[in-house]
Amino acid sequence: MDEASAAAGAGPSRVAQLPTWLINRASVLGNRLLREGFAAAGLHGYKYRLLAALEEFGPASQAALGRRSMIDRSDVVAAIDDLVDRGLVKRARDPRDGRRNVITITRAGTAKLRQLDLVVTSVQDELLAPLSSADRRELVRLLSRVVEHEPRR
Amino acid sequence: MDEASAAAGAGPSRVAQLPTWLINRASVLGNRLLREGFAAAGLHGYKYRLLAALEEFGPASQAALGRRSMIDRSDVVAAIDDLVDRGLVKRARDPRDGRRNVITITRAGTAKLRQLDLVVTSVQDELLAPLSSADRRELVRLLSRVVEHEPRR
DNA sequence: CAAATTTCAGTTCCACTGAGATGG
DNA sequence: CCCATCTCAGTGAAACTGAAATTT
Repeated sequence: MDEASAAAGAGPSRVAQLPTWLINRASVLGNRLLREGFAAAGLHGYKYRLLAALEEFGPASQAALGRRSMIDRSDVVAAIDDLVDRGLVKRARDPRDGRRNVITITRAGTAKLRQLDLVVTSVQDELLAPLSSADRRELVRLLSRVVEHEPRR
Repeated sequence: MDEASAAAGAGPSRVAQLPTWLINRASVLGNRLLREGFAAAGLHGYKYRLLAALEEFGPASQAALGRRSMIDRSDVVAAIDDLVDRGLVKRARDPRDGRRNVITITRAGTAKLRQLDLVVTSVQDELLAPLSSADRRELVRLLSRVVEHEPRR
């Protein structure tokens, strides 16, 4: 009985129904699926967000990129280094402002982005498999309101 | 305009509406609130879960505790060490199975747990502030289905 | 012998902090 | 002088891995 209830449940009932707990579990699940998917495509999560920001907003400084994709300034450096190595983006000094590196996505970069889009879409599908599309929309709506609220930031 | 749209939005639009992204953002927010709340009460997240599991299921071996509260066997050791130091739990060898340490929550432990319950409740409230109680129930319902599904585990 | 438990040491991943150097 | 940018080094939490020692 001990072991049965332990195996079935997901921790103390006090915790199992907690919004923060459920959100965190779902996040761990989603992150795992994304990491596996990205790894199979040979990249990591940060870099998808960087490529997506580059395609959507065009060439940008590393600082601007970091803000747009919500990645810490410090972490942008290494991620861009890697993307440059893979030929997915180019880094060039801004002639008009010597402080900036202007990052531009390459053709190979946009191609890679398309490939990753497929991965991302299929992960959403896998994670939300038990939900109808109406439920999925509702979930997105609720979570959007939560994260837009941003308690103390 | 560049900076305005960057400041307003939460990353590339392609990403901003993604369930995995929203879930992850909400998770980061919730974890931050919980960590701050627990820190103010002088504990950490693991230990709340351990105390809650102990109160709910009664005395248990460290391995069983770890399974019930979904904490890795290795991490249980240090967490219990700390709880013992604080007098919130007791550790004793199981007379019937020399491999096991039987962990029991103390009166001080249950008192601490009550205090932490308040913290946890207020964090839920803060995180979900923008949602009505019907919305909160709906969110819990949807997320429960997602985490129960457990794609590949 | 196999299996479970406790424990230690070390790794990985993510997010962040602090500080130095360069340039506007 | 002040500020933004880029970069590096390092910190901290959470989750996990591998292996040894003990006991069933």
